[in-house]
Amino acid sequence: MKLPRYIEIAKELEEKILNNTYKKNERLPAERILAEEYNVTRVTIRNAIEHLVLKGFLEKKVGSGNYVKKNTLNLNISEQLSFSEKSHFLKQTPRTDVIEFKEISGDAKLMEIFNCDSNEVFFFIKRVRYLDNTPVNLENTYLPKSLFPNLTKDIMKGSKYDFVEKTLSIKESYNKITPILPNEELSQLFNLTSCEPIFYKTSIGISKKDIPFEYSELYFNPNIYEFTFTSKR
Amino acid sequence: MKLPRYIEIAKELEEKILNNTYKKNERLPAERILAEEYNVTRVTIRNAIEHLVLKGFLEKKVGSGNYVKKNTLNLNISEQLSFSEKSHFLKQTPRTDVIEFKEISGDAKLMEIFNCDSNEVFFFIKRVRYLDNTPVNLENTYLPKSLFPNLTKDIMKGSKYDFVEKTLSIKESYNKITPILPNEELSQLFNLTSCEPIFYKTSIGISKKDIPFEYSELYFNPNIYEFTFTSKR
DNA sequence: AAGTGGTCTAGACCACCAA
DNA sequence: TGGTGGTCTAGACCACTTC
Repeated sequence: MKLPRYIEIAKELEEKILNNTYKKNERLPAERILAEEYNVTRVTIRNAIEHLVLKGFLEKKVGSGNYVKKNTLNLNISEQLSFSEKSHFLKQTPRTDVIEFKEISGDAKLMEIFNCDSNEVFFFIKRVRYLDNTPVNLENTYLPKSLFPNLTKDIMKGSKYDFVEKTLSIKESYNKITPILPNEELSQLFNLTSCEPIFYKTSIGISKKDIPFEYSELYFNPNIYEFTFTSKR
Repeated sequence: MKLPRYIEIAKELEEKILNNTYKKNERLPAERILAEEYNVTRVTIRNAIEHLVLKGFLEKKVGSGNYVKKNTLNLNISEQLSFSEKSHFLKQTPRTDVIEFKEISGDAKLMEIFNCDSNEVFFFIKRVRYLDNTPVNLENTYLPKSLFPNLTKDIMKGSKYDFVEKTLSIKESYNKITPILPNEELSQLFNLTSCEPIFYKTSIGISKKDIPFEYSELYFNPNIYEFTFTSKR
């Protein structure tokens, strides 16, 4: 599995941001300098930097330089960051609790998503993620047992995608965000006082063989997550 | 105001998509072909195409080609498209109603956003946008009178940004999306039956001189807008 | 096997920002 | 004014799909 050079460089730069070699709000070395350092052209460096801008690590300033984004307390729903990556960036301690782990048969919705009949069995896993003991989100995951026969509760205490990628290659996922009113369980978990709506994201994971391998529902704690973005021009 | 060549090319390609020279789901000419047609290198064509992918007009398929995205009925909140652009793409007739147009004095929130005292006067404009007579969103705009002394109700029936850009250059805008429960006015306007939450976006516009020139609030009709995205890898 | 987009080299000139 | 990112040229090889 040979990764493009610009992805490798992006990972090395990310590591240097995480371990504070490049500090918050500081300017990165100029693109021409980095190109020399890594023995590539500026195009390759610019690809790596663009990658990190999309991940929310860097910010560009024309005529000035590329800067390490200052730490935002809130998590941003639109960023494509894994939970553990973000918590490392925020210097907070992550924890995942598996609330429920059971086998279920598919309802109409699952049968449609996974294009299967009613004999298919699914793992249903309900998890809550914490940062420094504050619940940040609640996730329901549905995984077909036929694809992941060896799944256990212990595995789901760790990274779901690390496990999934031992079995198959992920191609992409289809996501949809909807505003919903939290039920009693969510209100209590997130300590919501009034009747305030929250963000809810559904996600269908597709493997490189074009087979759906996952359906998940994610509920965001509105006190932690916000959804902001800056648009230019 | 000389635009980069890739932006010019993106506009020409967009025009060809809108007037059906390149049809829905059809493949665009290969990047090498386009490069020859426009007398530029492939890098420039790729920049133009990337631009149109971000605007939601095109879709890439490795080893196959770049395709015109099929028409989606719903508007997508995450796309950076202007209202008139999107309605043209959807082949629906847009209309803007100015519901309210008045002068107000700033409250604490406006005074903080615009960094001004209580003497500053603002235009408050409430508008509803329609596609084929279906209300798609409701917008409240706050503009400082000192910046736009000549603003009239008639002007606001047209494009807000066309007007603003006659006075100043826009640098960027800060946006935040929140889920809220609609009030009675919104429920009736969007014909919402139950107690369903909707998306609400606030936006602060900043000029190239780093002066805030606009604050706006946008309420989305949940029957029209959806918020979906595909993430790779 | 031919054609496609993905990545990359080795340069160049420009507009913008800071000192 | 010197340095920065933004844009662009004119090529090349690769991995992938199948026009």
